[in-house]
Amino acid sequence: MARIAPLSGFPEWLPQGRIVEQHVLDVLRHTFELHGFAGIETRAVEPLEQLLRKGETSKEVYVLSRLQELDEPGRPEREDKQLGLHFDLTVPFARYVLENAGKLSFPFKRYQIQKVWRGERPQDGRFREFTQADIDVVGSGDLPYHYEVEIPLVMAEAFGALREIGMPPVRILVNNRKVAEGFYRGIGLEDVEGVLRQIDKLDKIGPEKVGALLVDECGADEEQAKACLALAAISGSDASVITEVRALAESHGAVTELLTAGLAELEALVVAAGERAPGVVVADLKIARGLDYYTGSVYETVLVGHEQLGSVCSGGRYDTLASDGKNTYPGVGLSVGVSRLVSRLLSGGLVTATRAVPTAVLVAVSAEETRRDSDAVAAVLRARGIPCEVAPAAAKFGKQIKYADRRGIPFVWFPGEAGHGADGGAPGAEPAGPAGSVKDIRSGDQVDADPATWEPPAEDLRPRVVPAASPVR
RNA sequence: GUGGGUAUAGCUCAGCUGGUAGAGCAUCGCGUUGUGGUCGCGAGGGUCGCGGGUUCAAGUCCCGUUACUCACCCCA
Repeated sequence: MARIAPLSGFPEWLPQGRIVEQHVLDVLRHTFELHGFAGIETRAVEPLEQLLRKGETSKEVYVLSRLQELDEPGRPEREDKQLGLHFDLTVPFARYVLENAGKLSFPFKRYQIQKVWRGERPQDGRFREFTQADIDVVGSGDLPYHYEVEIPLVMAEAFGALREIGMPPVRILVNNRKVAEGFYRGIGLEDVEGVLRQIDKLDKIGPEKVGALLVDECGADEEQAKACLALAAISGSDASVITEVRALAESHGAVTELLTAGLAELEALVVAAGERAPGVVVADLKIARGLDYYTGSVYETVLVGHEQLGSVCSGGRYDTLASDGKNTYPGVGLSVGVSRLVSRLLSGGLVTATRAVPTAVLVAVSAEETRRDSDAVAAVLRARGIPCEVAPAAAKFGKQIKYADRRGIPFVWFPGEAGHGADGGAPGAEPAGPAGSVKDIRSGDQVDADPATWEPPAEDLRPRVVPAASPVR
């Protein structure tokens, strides 16, 4: 079939979209580095058994094999020899920490921006190949709680820096596994995982159906189901949330040691966030997170007005992910779904780039015999850091201008045309240099200029990422 | 993996109860012979996703298949 069809779930942006993505990546990296996170990159593959430690997600792993191996039918498929593409950056990072523990200094703060792969059904904002940007802090043996406060605040800062390009505000929703687990056990429910999974569906199917599911699937009675729903209904951005939860637990006689410990942590987070990033971090007791390795704070981040898109940045505290049996390296991290975020910024018409190419100046070519004059002008401009290109053909100037216009290139340079500027210098005043004239094709203004001294306005030097004029919906 | 919808030009889509494949936008050319955008005229571009079946005749009806898409599962 000669027809080329896009592969669903493997997003590719046009040049203009890539400029937006690149800007988002630059802002994230810059913010991470401002906070002292060191960048690393891990290999794209891990042994299958490493990846499967995460549990249920195992079915989503893409396994790697060589064509040649398919021709060896008798070959037993040994799981410990098989390689899979990583489906997140947390598991490879845990492996990396164990492998390099002797060479790292703890607490170790790293950021990691890479593609990951998941074999799921793609949907709007859900991909099979996508970019994640992670920050994590791991300690050796223990990890102070204050990092669970710091991590979301770093992200809040990064998202704050993206507001100026037209990204909507975010809400970082926080919960604490100890609170949830302590409460559920306190009221007599043992299937903590199951309850969390049902609670996670609240936004989609509503409290009635979740209540029914708790009874049917998790062995809860009516009273217990009601208590779980009551807990999940609590949210807020100040310490009153803690009081509320404690009161609810007391009324059900469900105050456990675990619950008390979790509440203390959640309170510290909410209070600190209220001071350092007011309005961004919200305690929300229905945030569950499916992954089973979280042990403390859990986070989810939604774009305000785009809640249906799902979380664009999630993570939490884990205590046993990286352990070699002797030493354990607890950590806390957050992961930005860059592809999901960027796809919405682009498809929602929220953000755009001022042009599709880096080029600020198109140097026109009068005739193929004089192309070298145009090349010379371009070389002088480039030496001064002005991105430029030379016209592809010595076509009529109208056509060359059109070439620039299509790509959003703001300036066209006409070599050796000094004196022809529409509103250029005084009549008869010949410029000294090799010169020419440069036209701003947006306004039509054309002036005589010398490539050794002329420069475009700062805002035209490179493509800028800006709020789009007309958001879709 | 489960269930629904869709598939016609580069893009967005028409095409009725079967009868020789269409529009708008985009592209290219000319008017305007070296300074674009407007306007006018014109041109190119399609094995109607793929395979089979029914029929004198299938873009249209039937079956299969693939891809896309939405929901579920799960998740960034």
